[in-house]
Amino acid sequence: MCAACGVRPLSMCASLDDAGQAELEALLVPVALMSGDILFDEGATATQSFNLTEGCLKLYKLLPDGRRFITDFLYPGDFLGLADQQAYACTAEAVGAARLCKFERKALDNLVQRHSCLERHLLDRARAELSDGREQLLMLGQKTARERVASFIMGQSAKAKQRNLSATTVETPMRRADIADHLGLTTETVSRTLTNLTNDGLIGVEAGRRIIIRDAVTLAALAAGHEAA
Amino acid sequence: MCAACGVRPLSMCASLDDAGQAELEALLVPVALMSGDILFDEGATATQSFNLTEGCLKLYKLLPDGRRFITDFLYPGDFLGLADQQAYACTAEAVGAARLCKFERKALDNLVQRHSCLERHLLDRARAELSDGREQLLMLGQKTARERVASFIMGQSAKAKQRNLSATTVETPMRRADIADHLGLTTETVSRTLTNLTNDGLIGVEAGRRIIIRDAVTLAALAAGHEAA
DNA sequence: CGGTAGCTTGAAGAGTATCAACCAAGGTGG
DNA sequence: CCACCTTGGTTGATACTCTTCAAGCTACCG
Repeated sequence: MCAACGVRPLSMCASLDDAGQAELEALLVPVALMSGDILFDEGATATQSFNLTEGCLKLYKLLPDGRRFITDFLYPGDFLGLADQQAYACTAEAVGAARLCKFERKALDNLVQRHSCLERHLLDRARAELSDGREQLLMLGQKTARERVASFIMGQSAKAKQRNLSATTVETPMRRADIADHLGLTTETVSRTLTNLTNDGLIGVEAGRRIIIRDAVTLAALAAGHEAA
Repeated sequence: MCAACGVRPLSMCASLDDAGQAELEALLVPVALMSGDILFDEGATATQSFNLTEGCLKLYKLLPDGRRFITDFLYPGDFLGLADQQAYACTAEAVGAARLCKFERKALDNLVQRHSCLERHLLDRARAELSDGREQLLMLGQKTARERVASFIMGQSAKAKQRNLSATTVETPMRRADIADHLGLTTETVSRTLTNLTNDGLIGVEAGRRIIIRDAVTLAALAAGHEAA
């Protein structure tokens, strides 16, 4: 069953040999989520790790008065649990229907220690996530609403490309409110900015959730902070 | 010489046994920086890693038009190189005079692979940095200027405490402009906010760079996002 | 068909940025 | 030793981006 898994080449599983693969498969418990289901809450004891195989999750943190920030959207092949030591750093919620592989952390940690290739893979992932995080900080700290939305679209496009999907027609399963809470904006500002980008011919929006990149060069320049539109 | 190092208990070195320690010491090259010296530039090939032993560094990213975001301030005991894979993710610049231990990455990676305790230590650090990064994203995405400054002060206080310094009298070696670029604000806003917090009796400011925490409870509540002042 | 959820659009308002002085401290050179 | 200049910090007035509040629109579902 793992052998037939579509996300295997994208995930940590690919770094294991056949024997390790079999061990990993023995530890795995499949999980299915419906839209809006919470996988775990921020602050809960982090006893499990996960591999997303299908669908989309959002990770978020809340402030006491309800303000929310979505730190990341996860797609098939992504691993959950790197940032979490004792407690989960974020709440994980399904954006649509989703499927995951669940691992008990103790068992997985044990496996990781016996397979240095896995440990290296996880460290590499951690490095990549740290690097991405820095980029996100730059965005939130210095970029304008227009640049943030452009960055978001280019980022989603890059993630889609990784999964062998179209890089120019980007399906965004999340709502405007989710995008807003991920960019540090409001739904209204996201909506307005998307219409502005559309009017400027940089993108097209279909059925609300599908974004077509029409001028990738200009959009990328905008995302990179070259203020010219 | 490592045996007498003041930051040893704070750094990765502490996780090694005596033999490993000796190996590490053989790889180490000491580096001294003056205020404003650049240790490495964002985008440069990441051939070396560092351990900060004295002073303070700032890590930052730039946008093409000069906008800057300081992702982090580093203090003695901190390790540089976790987020960097092929290239350095940020530029590293000395805030004041500083001293570091320099390691060639190839040699260090080799050592790490032979000492699983080191590998675990680095993975743990990466986890902690990821977790901190999420917190920072929440701050930049959702918090007000007042909350951001409060968060900054509490964060600096916590770091000082880790180094066995006073948690209530916080020495901030960086300039207002640096704080501003770290919080996604301007120097003027930082300055105004500090005077407001002072007038409200939450803090005191001495000689520009020394911040005294007068009401830790209220300040913490503010930092945590309980809007009440 | 009415109801609801999500998205868009409009007008007013708040928070922070920008522009511009001003001040204090420290270093330099005459 | 003092005038001068530079650097960093504070304070004030104004401007602008984004938020807030509010209404309207569309599509989907019972």
